[in-house]
Amino acid sequence: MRLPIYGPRLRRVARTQFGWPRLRPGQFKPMRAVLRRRDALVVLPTGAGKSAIYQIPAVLLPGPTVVISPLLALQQDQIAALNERGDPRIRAVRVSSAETPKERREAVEAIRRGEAEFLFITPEQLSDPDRLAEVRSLGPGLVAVDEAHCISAWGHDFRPDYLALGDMIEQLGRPPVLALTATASPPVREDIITRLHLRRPEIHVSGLDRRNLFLEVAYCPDDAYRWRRLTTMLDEEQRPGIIYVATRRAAEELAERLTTSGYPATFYHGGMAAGVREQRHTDFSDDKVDIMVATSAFGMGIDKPNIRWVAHVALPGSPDSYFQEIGRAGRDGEPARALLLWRSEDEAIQRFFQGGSPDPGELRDLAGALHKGPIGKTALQKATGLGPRKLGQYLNLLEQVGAVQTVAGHKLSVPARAPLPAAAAEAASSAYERQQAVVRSRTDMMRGFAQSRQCRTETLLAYFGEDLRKPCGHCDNCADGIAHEIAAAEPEGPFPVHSRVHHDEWGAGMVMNYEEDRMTVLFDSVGYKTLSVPVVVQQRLLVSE
DNA sequence: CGCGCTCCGTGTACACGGAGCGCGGTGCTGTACT
Repeated sequence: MRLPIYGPRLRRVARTQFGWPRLRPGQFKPMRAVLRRRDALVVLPTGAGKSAIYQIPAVLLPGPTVVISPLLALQQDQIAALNERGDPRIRAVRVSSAETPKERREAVEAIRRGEAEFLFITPEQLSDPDRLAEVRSLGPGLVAVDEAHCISAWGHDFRPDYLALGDMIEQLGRPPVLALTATASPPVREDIITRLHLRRPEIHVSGLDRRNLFLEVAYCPDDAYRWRRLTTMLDEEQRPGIIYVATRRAAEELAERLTTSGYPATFYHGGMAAGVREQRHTDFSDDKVDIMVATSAFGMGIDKPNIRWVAHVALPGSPDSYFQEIGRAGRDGEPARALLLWRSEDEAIQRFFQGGSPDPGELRDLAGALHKGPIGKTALQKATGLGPRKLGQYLNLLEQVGAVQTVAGHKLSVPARAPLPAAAAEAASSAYERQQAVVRSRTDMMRGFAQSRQCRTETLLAYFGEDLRKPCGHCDNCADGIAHEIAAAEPEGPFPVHSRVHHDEWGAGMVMNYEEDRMTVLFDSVGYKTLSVPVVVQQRLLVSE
């Protein structure tokens, strides 16, 4: 039997239809997976050509491609890029709240008539059963989930429709699914695979070590010192650059202070009017603004090659966010700098953002109200007095413990062998606690990264499950020589990196990293834990699995 | 969890310390109204 050869076909499409002379590293294998109709999860830095991974195979596969993407502004840019070439074989359309009902109908019809290939859509749109049926009727040949880390980062509370994507895709006829993201640590990958119901996915991770990025961390006991470190960097470095802060107010105040101190800066956050946000984004892209002070809202969709530095005047909530944010610097391959200026007080705001525990009484009332169902979400809000956000979060939790199911499209009801309300509430609470343990452990790892004397890249990559093997040479600890001293003095750990271990209380896990006399283990149920190696050895806390 | 604001009390007014309290990120959506 002759195996199909994919390379030449993929390269031909890249060249003739997209105008790309060659495939880039990290693109070929996931494209081949798609053509073989395998599910795949791809972790590749932004700017490395992630979109091409679904766009090129899409042309070769029968049926249109559904692109699930989180932000309308991001969709807009991608659609414009595709339509720029005026080729109907790669034309893109969209169905969203930004289109009128007539425009939405036309978009769907264009796909149906074969006049467009890509349908861009949000999870919220697909959560409407009529819309889902409409998209299903188009017979999609591929589903691409862009910025797939949103499933994990936003699905659990902020945008609950993200968690239902797996079910929605099944109802679309279950074509192959390609999940794409720039960052995904092992727990996030696991979450993406589970929630999207990926089937034996190929996992492709590449490009995590950004060699042109110099990583640097400074602990700042007070704000005066932090200001000095920041302005020193501004005096030394070229622009443009981005400064990340934790709150909207901090963004406005810091931009103001910088401007009055002779560093003209502007700010960006989610509380601004859409028009102003768009304008500032454009100004930054066009080099009209040098210094952008922003919250995490300034992120996805920024594909600017010449950002020379990213500074954090804050402690990010997780290494995942940190990596995502510093990854915006130096996409042109020229030297760039990532400077983290943190205070221990910064951790408080992150703990707050992680949210408190769900109210057991509210959960029980909700589980009870469902027994009067089938009932819609609006009616449930009235019956329980819960806001839409909390309701969505609670329903997701109850769904996980088998206490709620969707029937007849919109309505919710209680499945046959569902637990009673009190038991359901309790099970949902402990499901939440398990998830929160993992979330909290990531904030612990972020602080661990900030305090590390090991090579920064090694620490960061170890968190993502990669082994760098030797210090990177492009971080502060390497430059100081500390990283090398530590690497040289480090004794052989009692368990190999990436080996499976078991702990009496925390269950099964994987050894991720050794640093000085500590080791990091990623436990399946409680997340990352740092343990003292001598204590582990003396008290036999871990055994090989 | 920690910030920064307001209020309170201090015999007056002043300036100031302490207590109390609200606030804090990320975006989609449909609908009502101009």
